[in-house]
Formats: sequence, structure tokens, C-alpha cells
Amino acid sequence: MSEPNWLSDDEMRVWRAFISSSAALSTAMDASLQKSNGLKLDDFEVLVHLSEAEDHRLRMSELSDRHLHSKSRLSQRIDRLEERGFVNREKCDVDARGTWAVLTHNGMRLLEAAAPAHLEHVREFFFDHIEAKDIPALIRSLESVVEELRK
Amino acid sequence: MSEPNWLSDDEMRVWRAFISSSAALSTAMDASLQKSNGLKLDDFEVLVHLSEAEDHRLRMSELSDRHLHSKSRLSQRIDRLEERGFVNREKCDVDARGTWAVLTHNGMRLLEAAAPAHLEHVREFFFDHIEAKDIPALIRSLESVVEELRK
DNA sequence: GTCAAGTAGTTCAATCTTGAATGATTAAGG
DNA sequence: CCTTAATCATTCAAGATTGAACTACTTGAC
Repeated sequence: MSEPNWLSDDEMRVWRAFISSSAALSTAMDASLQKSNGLKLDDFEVLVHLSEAEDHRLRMSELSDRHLHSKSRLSQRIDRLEERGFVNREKCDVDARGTWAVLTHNGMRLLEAAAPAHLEHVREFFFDHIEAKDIPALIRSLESVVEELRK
Repeated sequence: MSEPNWLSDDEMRVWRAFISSSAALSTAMDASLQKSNGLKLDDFEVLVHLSEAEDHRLRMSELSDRHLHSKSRLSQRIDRLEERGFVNREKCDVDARGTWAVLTHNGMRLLEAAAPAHLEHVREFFFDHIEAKDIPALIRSLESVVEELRK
């Protein structure tokens, strides 16, 4: 193995800030969201993905790809959302292996009700601390990281 | 409640990319690190913090502040690191409520052994996809987010 | 000094996540 | 067709996290 090409000071600052901010942000968002709506950030994301999909429905595997978490985790998250009546499962007729996750009317209502508070938190914890001029750099960087990891 | 001041398209892209990249990155890093050294990213971070501290030791609460995770989570993570002999607990004499987490010799050796592979992953998953010109923007943005959330 | 309030750290039960194993179905090649 | 390999989704047990409750100690006000 070659000599480690260690991180520069600036890279180190980026890396640490990234790790810390993602940990702290998800904790803070979970806490705020849960207080206002009984949802976790993950739940919220699932509902958002479904609400944006055609017919308010996505195959489990598609949802899991977008959500970037394991299939079993999604499966169990949908269990909970289903128990609470925000999502339904439907058998998929074109592919008998498949399952649709379908946003219910109540799920949509919950999402609409939760959105304003969620938005406020996103601003309070994130965008209020970011300068407009830095947005393009963030888009470029973070989107390429995601693209790579999505493979 | 006032009308929601919804996110711009660019802000939305940043937010989603941030959420997705942090989820995907921690999964990928955990998997790679665990394969090469049996450590999780969290363990690695704890060891790094300790290795950088004076005398290779930090109070639990200080470590938990830096680590940005809950105290009980840290406490149990230290349990596991202690079982494996990488960290010791020592009673704190200036404040009898306190406990030091102390990096052991083996812990230091593990950290040194794990560092090169870790570094490679950080490059592979993160810095290889980030342009040098975007680094200052990332530092500014992410550090201010962390600073806010650390309060 | 003494009491109330605050801080450090751990523990426990409930909840959630992980990863391997499973069952069921489809796809691809001969 | 038939077989093998791949895909879709779920399940289960083991392990991790959460948040509240708890013990022990310190601080500050009177």
C-alpha cells in the first residue's frame, strides 16, 4: 500500500463538518418533527417520495432506491406507516413479486399538515446558515457524491 | 402561521442531496470500515477524538459534545470499545461525578492500522467527487450549520 | 452548614436497524 | 419447455439507539 495521501487541513475541516452536521441535523430534525407530527425525518421523506410519484405510489424497490436505505428497513418503516393508516400496500399485477406502497388520503393530509413546520426547521437548522453564493458549490459537490454512492 | 416560504429549486436540490449523501455516505463508510477493521464510523471518530486529546483522554461529556450524539449512545459505545480493549474508563479525581475515557495502546494501534483504509474510503466516496474550488463554500456552509446545532 | 437545583454518567425498556436467510416470481439461455 | 440465475420483498434474531429514570456528586444561595 502506498503512503497515505493524507487530507489537507481544509479537506479535514470539510469532512468533519460534514460528518458532524449530518449527525446533528438528523437528530435535530427528528426531534422537531416528532414533536410536531409524530414523524421521523425518514417517514417524512417516504411520504414526500410517494406524494411526488405518479398515482401516489411506488414499488418498494424504487422507493428504497430513492430513499437510500436498506430494503428491510424500508419494509419495516412501511409497516409502521401502514399501521397508522398513512400508506397502503397493494399487490403489483404486472410483476407478481412486486408490491406498491401507496400514499393514502390521510397520509397526504398528514404530509400537508406537517410540511410548514418541517420547512421552518429546514430553514432554521440549515438554510439560515448558508449563504446564497455557496449554493451552486453545494449542489455540485453533494449531488456528485450522491450520484457516486447510488451506484 | 404565515404562508410557507417554500424552498427554491436550488435549495431543494441542496437539501435532498445533503440528506441523501449523508445517509448513503455513512452506510458506505460503515460497511467498508467494518469489513477492513471491524469498526463503525462512529467508533473511528471516538478513537480519533481521543487520540487528539491531551493525554489521549477525554471526559465522557466532552467526548459526547464533540461527537454530537447522545450521552447514552456514547456510554454504550465506550462499553463496547472497552470490552475490546481499545479504551479504558478511569475515575476522574477533580470531579467525582466524572469519568475519563482513555485510549489504550491497543486502541492507538488499531487507529493507526485503520487510518489508511479509512482515508482511502473518504477519498473514494467523498473527495474524489468534489472540486477543489468548492471547498471554501463547503467549509463555510457546513461549519456554520454545525456551529448553530452545537448550541 | 444546608437545601434546592444543576451536572455527570449509567441503566433499562421500548423501539429501530442490520444483514443473512427465505419464499416467491421472473428472465435468460439452450 | 427446463434449468439456472437474478430480482422483489419480507422475516427473524442479534445488535444498536432513544429517552426517561436513576444514582451520585457539585454548586450556589441563603
